[in-house]
Parts: sequence; C-alpha cells; structure tokens
Amino acid sequence: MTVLSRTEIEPAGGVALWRQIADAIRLDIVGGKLETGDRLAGELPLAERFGVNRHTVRRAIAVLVEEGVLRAEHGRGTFVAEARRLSYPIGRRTRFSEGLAGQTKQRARTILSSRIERATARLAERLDVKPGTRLIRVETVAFADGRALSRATGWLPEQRFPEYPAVLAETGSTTEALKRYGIDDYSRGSTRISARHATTDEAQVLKLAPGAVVLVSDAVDIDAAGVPIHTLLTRFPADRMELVV
Amino acid sequence: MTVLSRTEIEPAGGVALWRQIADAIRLDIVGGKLETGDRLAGELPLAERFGVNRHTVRRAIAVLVEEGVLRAEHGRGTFVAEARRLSYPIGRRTRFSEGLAGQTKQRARTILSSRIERATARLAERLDVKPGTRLIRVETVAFADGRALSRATGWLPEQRFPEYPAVLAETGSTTEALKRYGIDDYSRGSTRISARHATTDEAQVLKLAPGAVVLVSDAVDIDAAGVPIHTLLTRFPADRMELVV
DNA sequence: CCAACTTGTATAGTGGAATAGACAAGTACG
DNA sequence: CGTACTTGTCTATTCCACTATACAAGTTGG
Repeated sequence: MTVLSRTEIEPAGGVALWRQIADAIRLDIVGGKLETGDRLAGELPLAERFGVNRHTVRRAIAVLVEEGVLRAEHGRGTFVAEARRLSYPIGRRTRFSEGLAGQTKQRARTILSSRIERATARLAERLDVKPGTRLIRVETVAFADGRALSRATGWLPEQRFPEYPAVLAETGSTTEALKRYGIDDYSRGSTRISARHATTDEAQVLKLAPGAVVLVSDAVDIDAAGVPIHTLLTRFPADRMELVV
Repeated sequence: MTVLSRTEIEPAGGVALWRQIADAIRLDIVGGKLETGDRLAGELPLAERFGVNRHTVRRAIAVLVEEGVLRAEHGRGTFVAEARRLSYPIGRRTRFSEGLAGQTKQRARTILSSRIERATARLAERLDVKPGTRLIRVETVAFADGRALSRATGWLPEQRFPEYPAVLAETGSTTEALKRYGIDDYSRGSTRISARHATTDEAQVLKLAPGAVVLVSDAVDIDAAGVPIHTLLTRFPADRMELVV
C-alpha cells in the first residue's frame, strides 16, 4: 500500500520542510488518496520517503493533528480524521446556500463590517458606474458545520441599494435581500479565478495557518437586463474547498 | 502614493518572512496596484511597513528581481519590470491556442512523456470505462513567449485513440489530433478548480520557486454524443495565470 | 559641489529549523 | 510473556533566517 507518492522534498525556498511535508500529506488526504479512518505510514518510513529526519515528519504531523486532519494514537499509528473537500458550483445561477446543500448540515453567513466607499477606476468599470460613485462595501464570512469556508468582499452602488447591509443582515441571504429591491432574478456575469497565499487577515478570519493557499473568485452579478448589480471578491481556503464549473 | 497596503507580516508559520513579503509585493503587481515601470517604495519604508528589518525586504526584492518581476537600479530605486497576468478562458469550447490569442505573441506545447496505464477507479469513473482499461497517459508543458504557462497530464482510452502521442506530436494541437480519429467537435464536460502549493516536479518544469502556488484544473472533454474523450489535469502558476469562467 | 536620498556590501549576534541518537511508553501478535 | 512494532519525550549540534549597525557608492536636485 503506497500511502504517499515518493514526493521528494527540497531543502529551501523559504518554506520550511515540515510545512512542505504537511502540505503533501494534506494533499493526499483531500485529493482522495487517503480516506477517513485510513492509517498513515509510520513516522520512520515517512521520514525515509521524504528524505528528512523523523522529527521533521513529527512536526508536520503535529500541525495536521492540530488542524484536526489527523489523529495520532500512541503505540498504534496515525489516522486520517477528516478527509472530504467541499465543492462549490460556479455557473450562471450560483446561489450560496443551494450550492452546498447536501454537502453540509448547517450553513451561515456573518457580516463582519460595511462602509461607504468611492468607486475606484477598477470597480467603476466592473459595475458600469462613474469613478467616484458611492458604493456600499460589505465584508462577510461564511461558515458550514462550524468551519469557515469563505471570506468575501462585495460592492454595490449605494443609490440603487440604500441600507443594503441592514437588509442583508435581516434576510440573511443575498437572493432574499435583492428581492427587497425588486430584483427577482439575477445571474452571474463573469468569474475570474486565481490563487495565492492567504494574507494574515484572511488567515486569521478563516483560521488558516499563515502561508496557506486561498482560491480567489472575482465575480460580477447582473440583473435580468444585464446591468451589473454587485461585484464580489471571494477567498476560499484551498484545502477545504474546490470550485466546480 | 500608497504603494503597498499596510500588510502586517507575522513571524512564523513555516513560511519565511522574506517569502511572505515577496508574495505580498508580487500580489500588488499582478493584482494591478502596481503597473509596469512604477517605482516601488524604498527599502527602508517597506521594512517599516512590514515591521521587519531592511535586509529581510532586500531578500524578498532579490527573489523578485531574479524572477524578472522587479528591476533594481543602484541609487535610483526599484521598479516593476513586468506586470500582467494572463487570462485563460474556461467554457464549453475551450481551445488552448484560441484562449490565449491576442495575449501572447507565440505559443507552444511540448510532450514530456507518454505511457500506457491501467485505469484506476477514479479515472475509470471519469472516462466512463471499466477499471483496469488501458489508458494513454500524456504529460505536457505549454509555453508562451518563452515562459512556462501550464503543466498538464491527460488520459485517453487506448482502444479509441491508438498511437495518440505520435499523432499529437505530429499535429501539435489537441483539436487537430482528435480530428484524425473522426472527432470534428468536442466540448468540455465539467471542470473542477482547486489550488495548492507546487510539487518539486512542477516547480522544476514550470520554473517556479518551491512553495509557489499552482491553480489546478481537473476537466473532462466529451464528444458530440456526450461520451468522455479524455480527462485533463492542468496546473497553472498562480502568479502568471488566472482562469476566466 | 553638496545634502539627501537611493541601492549595495560587510560583519556579528540571536533564535528557530533540521539533524542525530537514545530511550520511554503504548499496542499488537505469536 | 516477550518481541517487534508504534508514538512520545529529551538532549545536543549544525545551519540558516532574521536582526542590528555601519559604511560604500550611485542618483537627484538645489
């Protein structure tokens, strides 16, 4: 049973060996090579496979145990505690709550903050308004089954959506909130997907180790007439979520 | 001129400070906050902003200079050498060469290797064949203007596409190669997008620093009748490419 | 020319990452 | 029971990331 592919780890690059090893093991778990309850190879075999000292492997495992991904049992071995990665669908009619239905028991969204901002050139182009237009900026976090799944920043023109944060807080759903403004239907214009290391702010809110990878989705929603409603910058923890087109 | 947001950098996490800083600066560049030719803030102001020593900032800059992202001039300052991130469209009819047309002058694909493999349960499900079916596995790298843009692994059923690697090498294009087998049209079934740190193999082939982030696209192409043709696992360097849905 | 900025270089000290080896303590199996 | 495996703990050592300070050397503008 080849538990891990013979991934050789190089010494440097600014990323500690123990972190590279932790990432490699986590990858085998969320990638499906290891399933919940499976027993990991022993520390000594793993150390040999990665070409490092046993203590370096131990540190990597300690991090994954801390994260809740692995579970170590004295004298028996180390086991996979939790494996699955959630899939978030992306399409014309993406709805947050529907997308994850069936994958999680409970879902929730929290508004971190909101404020008025002037449209930069970039935002103005996206929302098809004049630069300097007053926009509402809303910062949110989404949870499912107690784990943070996304950190999003949204912008809407204030003129069309006055008091939006209050309405969103009251309804708890983007779809419902937009209905209050007479928008019965909306769809996704374009989505740009990229990836990068998490910022310290994101790492804090999403409870990630610094240096973790986030998937970034930059989307624009449009109404039935094709007019941009709001633009949304969402960051997903790459080890917990994948996007499905 | 706020060249960089006041991103505070935390000490540890297994990722070196200089790497976190390099990532932060690169993010400002590919994210559009800094454009080609712009002057970066001085090393001392940067060090103060990140809360680190000047030498730590210097090391981060040295890496970006090495990558060709920045250009340092003695006595004058440090400047952005190259900014733009390429956009790779994802849709029903994704064609590699068309997708990047207009963004690059020259494009090329190299076949690294190919071999026969037995379908695992996972691959069998994707290609709608029995587990153990003989598959052709093709490893490729794509370049544009001399820079590596993607590292892909493809699987096709051998029975339907005998000698595929030779045909692909001869035609140089997936679309053309498939025509030889009577497939005039094909489209994308589903695409799953995730992100993670690059493996050492990927870092080598794509010429990335170890610890760099890759976008991973896992797709299935189907013919006009809806039968799976081939499945493709593509890794893009996240700092050079973004995916557009 | 000179003052005030910039990047480049050198040296020295501190703390953490990684290695090495030895041993304690739990579990499984004949 | 006892052997062979496992994870857990300790100590010592080497190497590099990071800090701190100082100064060289290029550029710009008055």
